[in-house]
Amino acid sequence: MPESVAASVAALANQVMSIGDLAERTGLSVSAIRFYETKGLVTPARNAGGQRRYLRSDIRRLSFVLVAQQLGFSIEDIRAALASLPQGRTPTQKDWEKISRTFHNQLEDRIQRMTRLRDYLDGCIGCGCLSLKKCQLVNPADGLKKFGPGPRSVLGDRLRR
Amino acid sequence: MPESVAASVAALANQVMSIGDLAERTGLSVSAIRFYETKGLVTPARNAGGQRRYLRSDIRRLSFVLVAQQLGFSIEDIRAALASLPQGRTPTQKDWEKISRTFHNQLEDRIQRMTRLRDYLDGCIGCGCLSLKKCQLVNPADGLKKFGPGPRSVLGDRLRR
DNA sequence: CCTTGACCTCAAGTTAGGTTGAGGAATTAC
DNA sequence: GTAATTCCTCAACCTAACTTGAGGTCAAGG
Repeated sequence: MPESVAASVAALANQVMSIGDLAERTGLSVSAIRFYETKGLVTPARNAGGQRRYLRSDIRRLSFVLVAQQLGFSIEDIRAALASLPQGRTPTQKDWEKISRTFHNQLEDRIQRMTRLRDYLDGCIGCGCLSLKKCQLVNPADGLKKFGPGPRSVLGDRLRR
Repeated sequence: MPESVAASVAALANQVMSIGDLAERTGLSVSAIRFYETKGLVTPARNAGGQRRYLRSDIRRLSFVLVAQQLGFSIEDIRAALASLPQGRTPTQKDWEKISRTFHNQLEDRIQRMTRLRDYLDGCIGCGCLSLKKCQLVNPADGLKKFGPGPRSVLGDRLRR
C-alpha cells in the first residue's frame, strides 16, 4: 500500500493531518505552527518519513492559542494553561472546561481593568484633569509628592516596567 | 544669578523640570523617556547646557502614553493620537477632549471584542465544541471546508498574521 | 573650587513572536 | 518514473519597545 493511500486512510481513521492542512484549518502560517512547537504549545507525532502528523484536536488547541493571543496573553501564559491538557489522548470536555474557567476569569479581570481605565479617562476629561487646569488646584501638593496622581493609581503596582 | 537659582525660579514660574524629575513623576525610567522622544511622543526644550527641560503638561502626556500602552495601543498609535495635540503650547481641555473621544471609542471596541470572545468561549464550552465531541456531528462537512469554524469567525478578518 | 550625582550621545544588547532562506528529503500528481 | 509540491532543519533576520554600557559633560552642595 503506497504512502498516499496509507496517509488517506490514516487521515480518515485516526484523524491525523500534515502541518499544511493544520495551517489551512487554523489560519496560522506553517512557520508559526513550527514555532509554537518549539515553545511547547503542540507536540505532534511524526510519520515514517519524519513529517509532522497532527491530531484533529490540535485544531482546537491552536485555535485556543489564537484566541488567547488576541486577548493579550503571552505564549508562556498559554503554554501554562495548555499544560493542564493531556498530551497523549484527545482532551475531554472536562479538560477544556477546567482550562476555560481559568481563562474566563483572567479575561474578566482584563475587561474590568479596561473598563476601569476607560472610566478613569472619562473622569479626567470630565474634571479637566488632563488639561491641567483644575488638577493643580485640586492637588496643590503635587510637586512634593513622591507618587503623584496619574495612571499609576489606576495601573496598580505596575511601575518601572 | 547662578544656574541653580535660575532653574528653581524657572521651575516654579515656567513649570519646567529635568528628565529625572519627570521620570519620578510618571513612574517611567529615564531611558524610556528618552526613547519616547526618539519616537516623537515628547519634544522637550533644552537648557543652555543641552539638558532636557520638560513642561508640567508633559506629565500628562506621558501618563497618557502609559495608559494607552496598558490598553494595548502601540507607540505608533499613540504618536498619531498625540499628534493632534499642540507642540508649542500647553494643551487645552478641548485638545484633550478630542483625543480622548477617539481613544474612548477604540477602547469600547476592544472591550466589546473581548466580551464577544469570552462569550464565544463560554458557548463552546457549553456545547462541548472544544472537546470535539459534538462539533464533528454538528459540522460534518468540516473536512471539506476551506474555512472551517473556530476562532476566525470570531476574530474577523485577521488571518495569516 | 571641586567632587559627586545627574545628564548627554551613540552603539549594542534583550525579549517576544515570528518570518525568511538555504540546502536537502519526502510526498503527490501526472 | 519523474516533476512539482510539501516538508524537514537550522541559522539568520525582523519589529517593537526598551535597557545597558562606554566615554564624556553639566550642575548643585560644601
